[in-house]
Amino acid sequence: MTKRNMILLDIDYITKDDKPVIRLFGKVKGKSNDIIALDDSFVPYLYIMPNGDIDDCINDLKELESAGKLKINVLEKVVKTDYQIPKEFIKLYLTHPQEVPQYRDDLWSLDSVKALREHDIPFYRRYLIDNDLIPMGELEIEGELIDSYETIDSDDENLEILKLSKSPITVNTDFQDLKMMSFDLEVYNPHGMPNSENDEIIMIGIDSNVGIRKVISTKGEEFLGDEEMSFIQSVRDEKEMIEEFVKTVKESNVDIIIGYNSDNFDFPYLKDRAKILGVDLDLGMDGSTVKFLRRGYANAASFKGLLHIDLYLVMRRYMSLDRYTLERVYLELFGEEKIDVPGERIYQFWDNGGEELKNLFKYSLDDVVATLKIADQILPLNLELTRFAGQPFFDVSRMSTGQQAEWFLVRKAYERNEMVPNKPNMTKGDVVRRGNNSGGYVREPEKGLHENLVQFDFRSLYPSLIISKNISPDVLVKDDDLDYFAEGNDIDLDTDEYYVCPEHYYKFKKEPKGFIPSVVGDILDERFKLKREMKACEDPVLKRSLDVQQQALKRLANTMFGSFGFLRFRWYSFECAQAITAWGRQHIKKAMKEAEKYGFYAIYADTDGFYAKYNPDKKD
DNA sequence: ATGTGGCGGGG
DNA sequence: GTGTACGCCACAT
Repeated sequence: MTKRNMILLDIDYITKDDKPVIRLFGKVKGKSNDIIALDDSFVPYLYIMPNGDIDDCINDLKELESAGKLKINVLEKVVKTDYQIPKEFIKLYLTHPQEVPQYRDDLWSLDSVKALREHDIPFYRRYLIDNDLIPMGELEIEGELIDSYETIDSDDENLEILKLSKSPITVNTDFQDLKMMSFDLEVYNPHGMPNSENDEIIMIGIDSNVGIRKVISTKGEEFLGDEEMSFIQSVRDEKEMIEEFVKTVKESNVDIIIGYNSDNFDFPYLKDRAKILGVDLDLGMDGSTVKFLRRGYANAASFKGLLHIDLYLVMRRYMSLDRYTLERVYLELFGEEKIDVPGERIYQFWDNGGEELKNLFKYSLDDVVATLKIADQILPLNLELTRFAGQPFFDVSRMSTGQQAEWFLVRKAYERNEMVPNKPNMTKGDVVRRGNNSGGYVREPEKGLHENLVQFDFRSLYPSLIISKNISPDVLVKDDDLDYFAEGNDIDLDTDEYYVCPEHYYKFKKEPKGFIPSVVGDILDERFKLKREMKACEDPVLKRSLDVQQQALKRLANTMFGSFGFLRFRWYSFECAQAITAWGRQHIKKAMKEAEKYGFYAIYADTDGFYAKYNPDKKD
């Protein structure tokens, strides 16, 4: 029996003897050699909500099995709360994850089945949730070391394969220092955007936090001896260039490889060229090549056990800009211009040689240096979000904030024995008919130069409202006998039993505490705790880390509001979204009115704050 | 107004 | 893969 502590980088499953085997990819802590842990003990399942008598439903399932339309592995009755109401469900274990989509339609069509639940949670995510594993955190694993498994061979002395004999345990979620490498291709482009069939790669830039910084290219001998250009590594041809890139990544043993728009440009291009030239792009921990995972209409370039982060996607979520070019993002973050070579002229710089070629080399290096610098700045926050969402870093870096919040809630639901709601299946037409929610209150700024201004802000207005008014779909009362509530924003509509929102008069029960408010409450409590710790902290490194954590929590809390209006959010509730903004408008208007009593007149207001001018003469 | 189709980043 | 982005803008109807 062997024990290891591993940093969990990635997870997937394969099929062996028609059964799923979970594979955990990571680094052995301390030694940082590769490790792949295998777990064949985890069984796929879904929940069935019976329509009427639960035993009738079980009988129907058994009949379905007799008819050869279902293969039941194990079947049990369980009680879980659904929107906080305890209900009895059938937990149906199957043999293979892919049987879930296969059987889904037949199960839905049974009269005794009211609904299927948690039937669309990918198997590896289910494994992380049910075992409480946190990607990028440290796990304690125990089992037997083996020499090879399926296509994986551990003749590489850098790789261990461990067959688990019990479930892994999370022992530490503090993030380790990660080894990162950025890369970027420059391509010959005489006809505009390059075509991988004809246009060769002319440079591959690399930067890292493990001491490697270079540009591999077939040109550049002319700068030999030029101290300033010593980062150039000259190779014979394009094939050798790609081979050298692969070798560099492998030998560096980095955890993360970073590109800019590398999902859609660099890796697809590199794959095509490698294929044409007969080079193996075998960067995966198990020796596998790049795979393009379909994510909607876009692709994500993925290697087993080597985390590929495309910073372009991350930056689009992180900041709000008019454009997201590497230049623009870099300028925004660091206030410095990057070396710029106009994209359409790259082939001319290459052909012309001399100073222009020199500039092209510098540009190539500058791109990877900038990419790594941005990663260094941004990834800590994303690692925190990974910890909260509890899903692979690769996935989280490509998720919208709404999805991140959703996986966070799925985890919380599991902890509280609460059934996860299904995704709503609304169409765009439904949304059009539903109309848009009105946003925050805005008073257009008064023209002119103002002096003696005071600023007023609500602290986390929307999250606070979610908590104080218990805004949550599970405590929303859907009935229409609300006409007796008076109109007017300054009248408190709440009753003993309900919080009643202005304008729409939606009622939210005061008891019990809603699922979303209780989770948001935990987030805010944790955030204020971190802020207090941060204030008291004297170690600058720890202080920065605490700051990043509290920022991640702030983002998460603020995302909850927006998610209510997001069509594919499992806790989607247009009423909740409307209630929040309605209460928000009421609160800021009330605050402005109150301020006027003391002679402060708002000259500009937006959503959760306003600027006011002091004018004692107008005071009543 | 309402519908739809394409784009972003990359060279 | 227990799967199928997303939000915005131009342009047409």
